Amino acid sequence: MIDAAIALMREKGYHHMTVDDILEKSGVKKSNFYYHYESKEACAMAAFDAMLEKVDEEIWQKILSNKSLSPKERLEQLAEFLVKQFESGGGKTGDVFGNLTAELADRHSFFQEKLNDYFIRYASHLEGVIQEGIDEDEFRQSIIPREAAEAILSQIQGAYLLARAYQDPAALRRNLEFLVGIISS
Amino acid sequence: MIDAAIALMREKGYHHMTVDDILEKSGVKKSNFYYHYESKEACAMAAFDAMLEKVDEEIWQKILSNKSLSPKERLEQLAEFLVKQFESGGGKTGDVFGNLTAELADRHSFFQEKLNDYFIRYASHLEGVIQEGIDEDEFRQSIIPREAAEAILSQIQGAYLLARAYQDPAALRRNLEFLVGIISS
Amino acid sequence: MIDAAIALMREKGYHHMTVDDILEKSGVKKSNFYYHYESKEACAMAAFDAMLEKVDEEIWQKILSNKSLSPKERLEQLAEFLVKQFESGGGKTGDVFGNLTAELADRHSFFQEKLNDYFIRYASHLEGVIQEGIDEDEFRQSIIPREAAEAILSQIQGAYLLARAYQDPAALRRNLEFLVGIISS
Amino acid sequence: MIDAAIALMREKGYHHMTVDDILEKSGVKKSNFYYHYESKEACAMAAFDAMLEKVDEEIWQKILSNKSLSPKERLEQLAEFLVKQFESGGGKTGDVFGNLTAELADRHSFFQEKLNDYFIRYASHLEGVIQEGIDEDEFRQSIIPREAAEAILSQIQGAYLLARAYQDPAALRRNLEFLVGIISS
DNA sequence: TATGAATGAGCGTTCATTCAT
DNA sequence: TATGAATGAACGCTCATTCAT
Repeated sequence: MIDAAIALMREKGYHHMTVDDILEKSGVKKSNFYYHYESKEACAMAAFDAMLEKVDEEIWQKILSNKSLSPKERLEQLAEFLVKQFESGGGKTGDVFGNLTAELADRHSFFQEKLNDYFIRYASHLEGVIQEGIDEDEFRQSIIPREAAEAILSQIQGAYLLARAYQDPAALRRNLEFLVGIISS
Repeated sequence: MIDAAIALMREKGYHHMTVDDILEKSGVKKSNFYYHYESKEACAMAAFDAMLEKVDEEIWQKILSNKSLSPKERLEQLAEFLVKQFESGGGKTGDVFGNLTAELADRHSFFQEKLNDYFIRYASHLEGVIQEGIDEDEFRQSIIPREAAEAILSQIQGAYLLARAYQDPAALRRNLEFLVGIISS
Repeated sequence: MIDAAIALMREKGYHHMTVDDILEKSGVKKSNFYYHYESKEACAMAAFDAMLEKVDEEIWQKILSNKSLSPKERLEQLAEFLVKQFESGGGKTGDVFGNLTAELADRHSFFQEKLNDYFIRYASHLEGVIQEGIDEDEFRQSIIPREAAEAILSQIQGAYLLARAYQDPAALRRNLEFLVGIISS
Repeated sequence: MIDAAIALMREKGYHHMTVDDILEKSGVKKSNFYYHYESKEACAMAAFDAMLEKVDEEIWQKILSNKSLSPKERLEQLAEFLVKQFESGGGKTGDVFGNLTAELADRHSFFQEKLNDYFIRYASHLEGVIQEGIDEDEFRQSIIPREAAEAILSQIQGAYLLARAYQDPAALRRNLEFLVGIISS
């Protein structure tokens, strides 16, 4: 049910995903859906939280906190991961959080807060990596970690968007690599 | 009628904008709407084209092709313009083209083609500016204009997204300035 | 709901019957209608099938296969039945299947196939009766059962049409009896 | 304009023909249409009258009153004419008057009267032919001209209907010939 | 927990007709 | 005569949600 909602939000976004879609994908009947979730919104929120956990584990922990890789290698692996994720969706869906921001940022306070929080935490993880990279002399001494982290984060979001517009994963990789390259010493 | 559609697409995106919204905002009656446009889709397309022309004039011509400014100054003025535009919408709507990409990129071939085309042209204009900047030694010799142009473009899109997530125009300005700063010599 | 659709198709035909008509007649609300039938078309199809079953039972079984009557008597009773049916509708509606043929024969493949099938089966039942009638010397030896069956069938359809044009059940009876009379030995 | 209406009523019937259809086919603009005809109905009426005149000329005069042919030959030629007419429409449209009867007989008093009148006059012409045929011993002495005329007329209408249901002009010919054959001496 | 059936509000679209010029 | 623009009333359909069991 939550899995169905996650897949559908990736595919269609929030508004375009209908309760019937979730029902069909999960095999649950409508009235039972409303027994478990008080609304479509509530279900989407639960799905959102589940997606957050996944990012936390798959990206923030497994990649960005992977001490066996150098800071720069971690960013490169992140890029690799994002490209693969994009390709696995057929170059179709882009980044859920970015899409949800575009769709809901100023219309829905729950998502708005959650998204705000998500990006702040994402940036913090990146900031840590960059700070390490500066310390280890992989990145230029002149850059300010917090700024670079945010820049990389927005670069990621924008690159996803362009890749969708171009329907081309290569555009995603190119744009992700550019910034990493330019902040490297 | 087109003005109403433009405002509404900025505000709500394509699907969330209803024909009744356009009607109310423009004072036109429903059957008259369908006398002028054969569908909501057709009206949105016309609105899209009108928005494109505006960007062409206000950004590509007036700013990026403004020979009285140095290349770097033009990028700075572009940043200023985008921040102002963001603020004038109450930090609510972000960039229409980015939002439409998120909403429609893989679901609507007309918009898909138009958006693809839009970003390509945008990138070309930026590329020209960057090339000039390299020639005039404002930007580092080592960067490749096409790559930097695309990176700036995706930075713009991502920065808009983050600014919406944060509801903070400052985030937009920060992220826009970062890249310009880092490619400068 | 199906009953309402049947009555309305008799009264108004397919296109002129609106979903709201069905709703009003059946007391069902619109959204519930679409819970039970995926479209107006689907509902009309179900109604069509129900009408077919009725004809099968009331005419093909009860009258044309009634072994306690002689073949000629069966045709006479058929005529009587059709006249009564016509009169019970106030001489207004004629034969649904004929009307639907006029309305939809070349515009709607479902009905087209169903109607084709209906007339073929109707003709087959008539053919059986006529064959029996020839064997029992009630009908002329010289007629060919299949031909006569189709002729009677088209006579029925045409007679209904004329009766509607004249608003006169007597015309229906007259025309139905003529052919039976003339094929009798 | 009337020609367009005639073609469209043949093709689609009265309700399914829209004013815009007429406009497109005739090149006339909408407001000018309403300058010439006070309503769609009025235009359809004029078209109906024009069609009547055509039948009068092509069938009642040229065929049924053709003194150079024997009565039976005239009926045979009528059958031939009807089959050709059916085929020229791709076996699609059937007989306009029959279709209009099915569509409008009890819903529209103008057409209702006109159609009533049409069939009565048609039957009268047929009656004359049959009377002649009886006199000249081509048809059986025992038949009553008025009855046979009406029977032939309803046979024509029904045969058209079946031919549409079967999408087969051969069915039309078969059924038309049957009655002529059986009333022949 | 689970189900079938119901509901109100809304959506995009069509159509015959009218109005101002 | 002719035109572009406007209008009200429907129409087929969707969607999130609720109710009775």
